[in-house]
Amino acid sequence: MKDIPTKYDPRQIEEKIYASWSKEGLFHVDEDSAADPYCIVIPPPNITGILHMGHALNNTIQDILIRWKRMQGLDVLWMPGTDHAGIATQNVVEREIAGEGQKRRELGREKFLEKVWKWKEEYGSTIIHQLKRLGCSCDWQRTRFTMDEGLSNAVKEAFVRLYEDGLIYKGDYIINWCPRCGTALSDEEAEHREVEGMLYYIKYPVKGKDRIEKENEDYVVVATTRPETMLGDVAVAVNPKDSRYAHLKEKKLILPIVKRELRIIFDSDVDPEFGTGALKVTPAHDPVDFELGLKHGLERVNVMNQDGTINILGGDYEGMDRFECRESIIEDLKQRRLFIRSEKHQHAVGHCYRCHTVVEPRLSKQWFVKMRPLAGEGIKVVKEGRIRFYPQRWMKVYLNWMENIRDWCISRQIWWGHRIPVWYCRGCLKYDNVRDVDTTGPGQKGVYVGLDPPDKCPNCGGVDLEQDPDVLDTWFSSWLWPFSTLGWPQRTKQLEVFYPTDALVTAQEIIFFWVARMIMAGLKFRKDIPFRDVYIHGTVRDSTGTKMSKSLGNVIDPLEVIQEVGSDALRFSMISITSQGQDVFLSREKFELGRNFANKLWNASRYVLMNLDETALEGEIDESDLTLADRWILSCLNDTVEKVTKNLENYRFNDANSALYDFVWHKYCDWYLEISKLAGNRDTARKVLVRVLSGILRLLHPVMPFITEEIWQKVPARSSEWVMTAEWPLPEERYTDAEAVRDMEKLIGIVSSVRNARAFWNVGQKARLDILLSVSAREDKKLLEELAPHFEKLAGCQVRSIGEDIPRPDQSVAALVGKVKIFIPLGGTVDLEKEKSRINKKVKELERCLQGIDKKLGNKAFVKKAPEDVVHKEELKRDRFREQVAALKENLAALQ
RNA sequence: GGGCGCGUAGCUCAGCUGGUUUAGAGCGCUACCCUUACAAGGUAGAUGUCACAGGUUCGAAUCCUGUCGCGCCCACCA
Repeated sequence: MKDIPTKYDPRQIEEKIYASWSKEGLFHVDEDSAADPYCIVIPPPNITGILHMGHALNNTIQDILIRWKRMQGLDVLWMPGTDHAGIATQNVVEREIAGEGQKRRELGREKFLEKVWKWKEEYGSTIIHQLKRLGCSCDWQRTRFTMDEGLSNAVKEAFVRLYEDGLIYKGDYIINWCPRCGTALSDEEAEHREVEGMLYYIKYPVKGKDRIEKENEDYVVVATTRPETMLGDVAVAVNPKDSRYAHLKEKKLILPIVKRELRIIFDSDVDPEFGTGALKVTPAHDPVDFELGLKHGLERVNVMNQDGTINILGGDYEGMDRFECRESIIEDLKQRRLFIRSEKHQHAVGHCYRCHTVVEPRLSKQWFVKMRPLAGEGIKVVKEGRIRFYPQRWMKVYLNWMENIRDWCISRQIWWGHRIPVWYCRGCLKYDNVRDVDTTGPGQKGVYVGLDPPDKCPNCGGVDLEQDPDVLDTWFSSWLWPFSTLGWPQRTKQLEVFYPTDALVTAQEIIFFWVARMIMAGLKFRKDIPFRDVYIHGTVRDSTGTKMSKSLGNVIDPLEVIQEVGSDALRFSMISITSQGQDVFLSREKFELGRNFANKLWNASRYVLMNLDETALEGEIDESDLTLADRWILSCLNDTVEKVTKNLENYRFNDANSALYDFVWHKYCDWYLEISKLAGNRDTARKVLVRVLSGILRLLHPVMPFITEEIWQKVPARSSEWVMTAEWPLPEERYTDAEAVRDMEKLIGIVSSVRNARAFWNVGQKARLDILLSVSAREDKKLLEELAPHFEKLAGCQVRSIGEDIPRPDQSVAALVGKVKIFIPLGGTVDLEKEKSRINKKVKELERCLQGIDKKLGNKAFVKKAPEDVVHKEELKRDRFREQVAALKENLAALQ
């Protein structure tokens, strides 16, 4: 007899259990003795984050894989860590010091960074604690942070190697600029959103015309969504085939307000259909225009400051914010009668992914990585199947991006991050602002690229050296994560043992940011793939389908849910409602599923363990003493073990869950436990109860780690101290028993139909019924005689007689289960005619199917051409159908 | 402009390498039950032209084509 609290209270259990695992050192794996390694690296949450449902889903999946593999006996490493999130963290700390009346620039770089580190020490591991509440079995001793010394060395190493290979350069290009954060962003960091904007039509006068009356003669109309950029216009482009503008060759235009002379260029990239077919060209503020500028040798006039205000080149507009300037310019154009009209215009506008400010395409000198040379291998390994995506469709998305990859802007004009390991020599280079130095590649005099600061200039020996002020994109450290966390660039044992890792679990949003780049980095720096399987799970959305986000206030806080229903219930619920890769629409009620299931498991276990006599459990199960129900449940357990394992192998977590749910609830609890109550004190039954419970606990452990451990600790004679390290169940061949499954179906069928009749005919629960069972086969008779006592208890009925072909009594209800006819004298009657016609219909249908298959198999061409296993499958199908037809016909005969 | 996903019971979704599952689950609903593990429970029950239209097939929720509706991602139409 074990003492188990009546109420299931996850709060009492979860922290206690986690602490005891921790104390035992169960999360740790030693690389020196890891014979059979399995490794997952965590997608590092950023230090400003708190646990949200996306994390909860992501980490539950990883923990399932890790716990499952651990139980299978592999030496598992789940590598945890966090990401410094350059821009986000800097913003957070800036906001914080603003509360104290301080400003970043006033504080200065060094002091500010001290503040950031302090902030990191204080709050940076919040999310790690939250992951522990979720139950994550990471090897916390190894926790890494992207700004750690080791990982910083990896970043420098990677930069230097790429530079030396000519894959890194610095130059002037149009990049996405966030005026609020004051930094460049990569293309991936600019989120495009459909915005209702305006398209403005403006007259650009032709040079030498005094009047502006006739369109295309006196003036040309251009259409633009960003009129403020006209301050930087240097040309107007039209399509050479556009006859409207053919006469303008040799002519010039005058830029309104600014009065600059504009060339007219002819370029086939201009779409004559859009707007007026005349495109104003601003090479410093638009990527397309930039390209045109390169092609036609145009000047670049940058009219904007870093904060999005107009600079001195903007003349009277200097100092205005870009949107303010837009209004102002429109006003001025109206006054000069150069403004024609504006119309509503839907278009995609980039927004900063950290602060959601509208991104400004802006000419700027930045560092870039040449991606094309890196992408080739990355494409190859996926096409060859060395890296597999689950679900497969993401492979296409990945390949499409990789095949159209563009260079990666990696410099950021912020302070929190890895400083670019480049030093410039003032002696060799003439510059006022270090930002102005172009970097062409290895061997350039006065530019030193290395792991450590140089003492003096290797070229001239001068000591007036200045480090590049910029830091690197956070993702420049993240893309090294699978090997930098294992010690790279040093040759470590852990790297040797655990790289390549086995699986990567992440969300779809991060494929380009992270997954693709990790693959390229792995291949470049390690000459090997970083992981074999990539599992992409869905995005967590609210019940209306909107992505959950803090700013929208539609989040469900996982910690609150854990507080209410427990981590196990949260995990079970999340996994149940997530089918492979499909987005998850979440609402609070969804967690009831897991809560109810945990409660059911708790109570069933309580029942089983309460009634145990420990001494009775000694020794193996006496197989000769097994009843039908015993054989049935053991066979079902085997089946469940197979299903769960297979589904986990295929990353079909929800299918694994539902197999477990069905087995535990609808087989073990609904039938086996109930029957076990009737059987009296049988030691064999007790052994089976515990054996199956043990299987259930182990199968459920990956998804519900806490409750299974808590119960496991109360199971006498358990196979290992912790369920966490217990052996993953294997099907036991000798217990697979198709006959037991068939016979049990009869029992269930008969009991159900009696209950059904009772409910249908409104016979009270208490009233005892008599039933007669008419069988046509002798073995059924024997079986039913054995089971007769069960009917009494399970269905509240007395079996009056069992015999071959008993005639149906008058005034009786009849039902059919398999070949067994059930008569219940109730005073009412129900016909079997309906049943007969149903079976007849079914038989006909099956016979038609059989004809089809026979035809197919009789077709020599098909048999010859089709692969062997397809033919075999058809044959199996045919046999199955034949059996079914035979069985149905027997049923029919039994009804006559 | 390309690509992808989704339209199945009142709700949320599984199922989709074609045939047994008489189309399932959870929630909700109806009736009856505190039967000594569980009312976060038990037993029984109702509800579906599997978006629409064609096609392939002996057979389609499942494969193909098209249409409609919803959603997402990518893209330099200013």
